Amino acid sequence: MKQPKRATIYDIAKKLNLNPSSVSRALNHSRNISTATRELILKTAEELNYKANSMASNLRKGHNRTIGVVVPRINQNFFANVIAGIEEITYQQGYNLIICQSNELAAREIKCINTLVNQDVSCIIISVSADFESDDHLKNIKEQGISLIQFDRVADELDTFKVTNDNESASREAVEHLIAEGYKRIALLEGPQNLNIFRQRKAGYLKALRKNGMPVIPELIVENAWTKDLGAIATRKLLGLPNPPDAIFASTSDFAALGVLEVANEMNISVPRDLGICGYSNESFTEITTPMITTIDQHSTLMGKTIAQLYFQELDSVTNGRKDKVVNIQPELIIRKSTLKSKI
Amino acid sequence: MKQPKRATIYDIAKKLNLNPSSVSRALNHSRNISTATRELILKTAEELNYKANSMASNLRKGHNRTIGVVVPRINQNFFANVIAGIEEITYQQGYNLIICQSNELAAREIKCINTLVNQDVSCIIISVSADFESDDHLKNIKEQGISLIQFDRVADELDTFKVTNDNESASREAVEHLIAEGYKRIALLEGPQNLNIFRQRKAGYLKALRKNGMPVIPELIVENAWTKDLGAIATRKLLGLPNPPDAIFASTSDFAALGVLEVANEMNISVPRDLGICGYSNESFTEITTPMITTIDQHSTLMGKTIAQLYFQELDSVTNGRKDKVVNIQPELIIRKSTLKSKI
DNA sequence: TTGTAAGCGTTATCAG
DNA sequence: CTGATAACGCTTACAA
Repeated sequence: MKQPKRATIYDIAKKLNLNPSSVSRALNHSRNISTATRELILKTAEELNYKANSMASNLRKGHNRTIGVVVPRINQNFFANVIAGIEEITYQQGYNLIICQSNELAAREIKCINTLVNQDVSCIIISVSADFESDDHLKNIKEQGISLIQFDRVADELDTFKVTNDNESASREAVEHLIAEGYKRIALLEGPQNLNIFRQRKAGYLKALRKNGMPVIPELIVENAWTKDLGAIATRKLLGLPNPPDAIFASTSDFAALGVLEVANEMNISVPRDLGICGYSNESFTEITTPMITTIDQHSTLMGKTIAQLYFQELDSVTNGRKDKVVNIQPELIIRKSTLKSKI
Repeated sequence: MKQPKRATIYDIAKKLNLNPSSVSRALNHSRNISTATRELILKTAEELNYKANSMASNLRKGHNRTIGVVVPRINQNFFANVIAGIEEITYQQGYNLIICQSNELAAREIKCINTLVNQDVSCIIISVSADFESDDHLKNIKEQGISLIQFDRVADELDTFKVTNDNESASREAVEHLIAEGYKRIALLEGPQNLNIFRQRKAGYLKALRKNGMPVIPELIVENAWTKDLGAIATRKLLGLPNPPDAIFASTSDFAALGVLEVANEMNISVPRDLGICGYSNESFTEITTPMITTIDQHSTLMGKTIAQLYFQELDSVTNGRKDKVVNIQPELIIRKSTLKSKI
């Protein structure tokens, strides 16, 4: 494990009988240096296999072109796409990304944030974990002078930049579509109500029913059904009711919707004829199920880009003056066969 | 954007009329400090909302409990799972992960590595990008005294730690399964042959044919068919041959296999009766297609754990003495309906 | 254009 | 147990 020490600007300086400061200037493309010595320095830097030490340089400069991203999981399409969008912009600007997973645990989330704060990142971008309770750790980020941008699942009360989806109107649209297709008893699979996105989706569902003069039937609302397995369990329960639903809106995720579909298939219930199914997120698999699942696309990559742009816009805000702190992106209902009862 | 400066150990020291070094000692749970002053320091650190500056600390200590991971894309199940596995172990050890995406581009990959080298990470874990050509940038990592672990797609010639799949034997097993099911003309969708994994999978295919006395038919081998779309195109071509295949082994990915299946459905070709389909990777969607797709599971999370363990084992190697530099994980053939011709 | 020297926030070493 | 001081590698006034 013994390693030859890495070359520093000091080594380069010594070799050329120059001063470290000149080396630094050359390496940083400063203009206060003759082309001759610059070339010389660049050449020997290459020779010595010199690599800058960004810890030292960041420490000295007092800032860090690095952005931290904290998400529940990276292996969900939605988050992976948001990250891809963020990266597209930050990469152009020469910023680096540190990606952390909270695994849906607040404790992990706090640890991630601490690490990022300790690293003194310029900005933290976060979508909070499922067991989100308190926003103290988020407040602390701002107190440390680090920019904070929340997206998707956000702590409402906190005054930060936010990029969200209009969950309520998307949900409403989805349910109204089900109503238009002739479904009468529409069930809702709802997510943990401590997360604002799930509250909003439920609100959209309720609004759609009310607006269309349909009753809200409590037994058709199942809480905490947001994985495939929980979706399946909920479906079995719902379809076992004396008066079962004729449609299920899995407002939590397409995974839950998949659980619904599998149970329906298992029970030989025809989709969309006897049961309409609508999911949420436009996971890629919704296109390959039989039938394909109606869902809601959240424009995740656009969301990522918007987030990153918001950060750079904030940097410019001195000249800019005005800026929006909250951007609400309109999701899109993707209608597929699983809800097209009227077309059969 | 003006921020109140963050508290440093110096601020704490000043407030308590102590020396910064004592503060450091208290914060680092050193034993050379009285419990009384330790408590005092910890308390005021809390009060001042002190956060350690890991750049300074790492710079001073000359090391960095951080590991960099470079993968082509994080939104592929395989890579996401490997990362999850890595994280499980590194998290326990108090290490941080920096995740970077190369987007399958060598140029991006080099940039990622440079960043990580500049950050002076303790270890870089990498699966190389699709247009991998030269391993110079990888060599450089070792020259900088940073541990290097390659996984899955590895540069063979380089003497580093490697965690790989036994692609050849898995491929062979898959093709022999097809043969056992009675398929006679088995096509191969192959991936970019500059990547060793795809060479190995092809070798397994050839070996299975030879071993079973079956001819290798060049027109049944399609190069570079490793996305869904390319898989579909290849399939249309193959099924249009005067003498079409009766099975297709999409050795590149399940995505390609999905392309195959969609074309087969489109052309009303019965799977598995008239066409057997086998994919690679055990993406979750292979379980929800009709029919479900036979595929190969790479034990990706285990792979991640193994990688991380290898690193910590290397750290111990002084006492350890012996260590394996290459771990080959045996993938598992998951037989599903898309190849079960004999059972119809 | 180049050299000098101080300092970013820590920690390690040496005294006391 | 605590204090003083140097050093990690780099940048940046300021001076020459």
